[in-house]
Amino acid sequence: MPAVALQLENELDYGRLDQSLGYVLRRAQLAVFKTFQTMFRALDITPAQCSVLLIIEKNPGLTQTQVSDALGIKRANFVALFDGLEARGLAQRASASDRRSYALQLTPRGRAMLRKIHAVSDAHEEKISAGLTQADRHELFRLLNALIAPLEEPVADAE
Amino acid sequence: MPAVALQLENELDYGRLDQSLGYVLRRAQLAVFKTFQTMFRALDITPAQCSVLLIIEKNPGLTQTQVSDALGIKRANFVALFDGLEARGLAQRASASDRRSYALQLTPRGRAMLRKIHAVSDAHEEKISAGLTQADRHELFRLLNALIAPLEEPVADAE
DNA sequence: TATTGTTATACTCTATAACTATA
DNA sequence: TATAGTTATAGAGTATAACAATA
Repeated sequence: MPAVALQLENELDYGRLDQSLGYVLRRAQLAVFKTFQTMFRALDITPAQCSVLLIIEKNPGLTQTQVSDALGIKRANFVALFDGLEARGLAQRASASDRRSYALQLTPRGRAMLRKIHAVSDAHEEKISAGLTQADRHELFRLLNALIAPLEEPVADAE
Repeated sequence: MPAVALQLENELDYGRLDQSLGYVLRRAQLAVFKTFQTMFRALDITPAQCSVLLIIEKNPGLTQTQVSDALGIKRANFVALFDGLEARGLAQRASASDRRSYALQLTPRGRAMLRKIHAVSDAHEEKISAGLTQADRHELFRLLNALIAPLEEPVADAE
């Protein structure tokens, strides 16, 4: 029996937390993350690893710094993350013209993994959109992007 | 000069990441979190500590377990979190009828802090809503709650 | 027996500084 | 001098197991 049933009608007052966009956004992100974990458990892959494979798929040959910057991952933390992908034979560091860097590539096994990722990702998107109509989902994208834009936007240099 | 300007028109392909609700949601949550950190720095308080104070404000006398459950914090992790609030004189553990537990309360200093929190919180909500109209903001609440509901909903026991 | 608060612990993420080899 | 990758490390946040006091 869940604790909720014990505290029957515990009706506790969340006050302004329920009116806080930040709080609701955090709850949504957390719920989505947990759903991700459940659905991707069989592939044994994290959201971050997933995003790296997806970026390399569309942009082969990028350097570690380019991929890190694109995904908001610190270069230092990217190393171990990519080591994991390389150890599993999903991606590799190929030599680049600039000998300080690597050209990141997928392996055949990585491409096979991506086909599975695409499938699970589609199912995941459908799952987390269960409470939304198609129009709702489209609108949610628009609103989230509208929210993000002014916050991520680099400081425009006034002159 | 930001890195973006250096890699002028680097136009790299995010592929399905841009069509992933999970990814966009994560970016939004991250942007909002960073804005929170900046604006609440002067109060030296985390989102979690903030939410605890807000819950106790509206529901004085709750136990640690009740507050933890309400906010999705593990009981074990709540201890240090509340120790911090108590050390700063913002909240306290009062004795309860059940001597295993405490009735959590605000102190006068905690109530004073909450007035500041309310003010900064209002400013924060306005800041993160900068890219949204009032109607947009209301719609975003509706959509996020619609997304969350089926994911958080405990497994309904069919019978 | 079960529950509350607690401690200890571990694992993941994230952030910073400093090193190396190349440029 | 500056940059790419790397290492080491430290700090959050979060997870589980086990214990003492109390119910």
